[in-house]
Amino acid sequence: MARPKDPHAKEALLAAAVRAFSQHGLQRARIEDITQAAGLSKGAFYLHFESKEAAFGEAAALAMHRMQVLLSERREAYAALEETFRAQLERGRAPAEAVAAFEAIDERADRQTLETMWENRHVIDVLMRGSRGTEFEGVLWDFLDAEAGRIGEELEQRVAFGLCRQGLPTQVVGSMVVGTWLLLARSMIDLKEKPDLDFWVRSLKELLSRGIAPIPRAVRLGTSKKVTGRTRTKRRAT
Amino acid sequence: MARPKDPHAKEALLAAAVRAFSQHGLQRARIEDITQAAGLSKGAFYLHFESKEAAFGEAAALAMHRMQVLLSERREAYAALEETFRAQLERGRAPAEAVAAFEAIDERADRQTLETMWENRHVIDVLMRGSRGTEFEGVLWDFLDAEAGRIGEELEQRVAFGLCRQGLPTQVVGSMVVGTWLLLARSMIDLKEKPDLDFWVRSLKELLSRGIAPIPRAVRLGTSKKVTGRTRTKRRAT
DNA sequence: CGGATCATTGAACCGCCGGTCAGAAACGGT
DNA sequence: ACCGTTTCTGACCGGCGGTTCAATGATCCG
Repeated sequence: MARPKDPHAKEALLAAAVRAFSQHGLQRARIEDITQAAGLSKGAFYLHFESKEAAFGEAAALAMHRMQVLLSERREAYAALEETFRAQLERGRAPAEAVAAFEAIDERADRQTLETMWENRHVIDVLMRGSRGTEFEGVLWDFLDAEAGRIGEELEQRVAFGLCRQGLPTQVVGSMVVGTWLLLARSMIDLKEKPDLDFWVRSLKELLSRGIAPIPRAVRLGTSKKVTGRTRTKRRAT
Repeated sequence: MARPKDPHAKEALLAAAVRAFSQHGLQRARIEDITQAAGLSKGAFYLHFESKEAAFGEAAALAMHRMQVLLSERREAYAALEETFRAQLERGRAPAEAVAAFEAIDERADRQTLETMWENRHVIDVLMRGSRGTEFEGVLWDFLDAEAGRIGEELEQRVAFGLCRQGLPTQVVGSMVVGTWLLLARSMIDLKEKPDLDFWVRSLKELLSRGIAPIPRAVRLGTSKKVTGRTRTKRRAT
C-alpha cells in the first residue's frame, strides 16, 4: 500500500542506460544522463540496480542468453539432421533432400541469429567496444572464439559427409564467418532501420560456398547467362 | 647544456603506455602505472606528452599512417596493373600472366597488411576496443568502412574484367574480407609469437575465391584425389 | 669547485562522477 | 483531512586519477 512504484521505471531506465552505454561506453556513460533521459532522478537508478555495472549486467545477460538459446537450437537441429544423414548413408546414398535440409537449417538459424543481433545491437556494441576494463570485457569475444571453434568443427563434420571440399582450413573458415558477422553487427549500430537481413544471409551463404571466382567453364548447372569468365582464375580483392 | 634529457625516456614511456592502454583501455590505464613500468616518475610523463590522449595519439597516428602507406601502395599497384590489363584486352585476349600478376599483388599486399597489423596489434587493440569515449573511437572503424568500400569497388573492376563472377554482392564481399581481418587482428592480441601469416593469407585467398563447396564433378583441373564430393551442394557451416 | 641551467620528481591540487541517505512527496486507508 | 507507509529526490560525500609545479638534483661550464 501507499505509493506504488512506477511500473515502467525500470524498463525505461534500462533502455536509457543501454542507449547511453552504447553511445559513450560503459565507463563514460553518466548515471545522471541516464536517469535524466528516463525522466527520473539520479537516486532512482539505485532503486532498481545495484550499480552501473549491474544494470548493464542485466542487459548483457539477457542478450547473451538469447544468443545462447539460438545456438542450442542450431546445435540440436544439426545433431538431429546429422544422425538421419548418417543413417541414410548406411543404406545407400543420401538423397538430395538431406542436402537441402542442411541448407534450410543453416539459413533459418543464420536469419534468426542476425535478427537477434539486430534487436540487441546496442548491447552488442557495448560488449564489443565499450566494456574495456569492466567485468564484461571478454564476454562477447569469448563467445565469438567459441563460435569460431564450433563452426570449424561443424565444418569438419560436413567435410566427412562429403558436403564440403576436403583439406579446408576449418578454423580459418570459423574466423571468417564470425569476423563477417562481427563487422555486420558493427555496421548495424548506426543504422536507423533494419536492413535486409535476408539479403545478407543469402549473400554470405552463397559467397562462402562458391567464392567469388568465375564459374568454371565445364560446369553444367543452369544460369550460365553471358558469363564472360575467361580462365579458371580465382580472385581475391582485398 | 646541463643535464641532457634521457634519450630513451620517450620511447620507453610510449611503449609502456601502449602496453597499458592495450591491457586496460585508454580510459582505465593509469599514468602512474605507465611511468612506473618505464622506470620514471609520474610527472615525467608530462615532459614528453601533452596528455594521456596525446600520447596515444602519437602511437595511433603512426600505426594508421603505416596502414595508409600500405593502402596507397596497393592502390597504385592495382591501378598500374589494371591499365596494362586493359591495354592487353584491346589487342586481343589478356594473357594468363596478367591474371597471375593480379594474384601476386593481392598476396604481397595482403601479407604486408597482416605483417603491419601484427606489428601494431596493440595499438589496433586500443582503437578497436579501448578507445570508446575518446577522440579516437571512430578512427579504426572509419578506416575499416572505407576499406570495405574500396574492396567492393576493386571487385567491381575485376568483375568487369571477367576475373570474378558476375552479380556478386560486392559490398558484402567487402564487409566479409574486412570482418575477417578484424577478427584476425583481435586473435593476434593475446598471441605470444607471430603466427603463420602466410598460411592465413593463402587460406583466405583460397576460401574467398573458391568457397567451401565440393569441387563440381565436371571440372578437369588436376588434383582430383579421392574427393568424395557427392552432389553439387554448396555448404554453409555457420 | 660554484653557480647556472635544465631535467626530473612526487606531493598536492582539483574536477568528476559513482554512490548514499535524510528529507520531500505521493499514495491508500480510514 | 490525516496518518502511516513506501517511493523518489537531489544535495552531499569520498575516492580516484589526471595534471601541475615548487623543490630536488644532475650536468655542464668557467
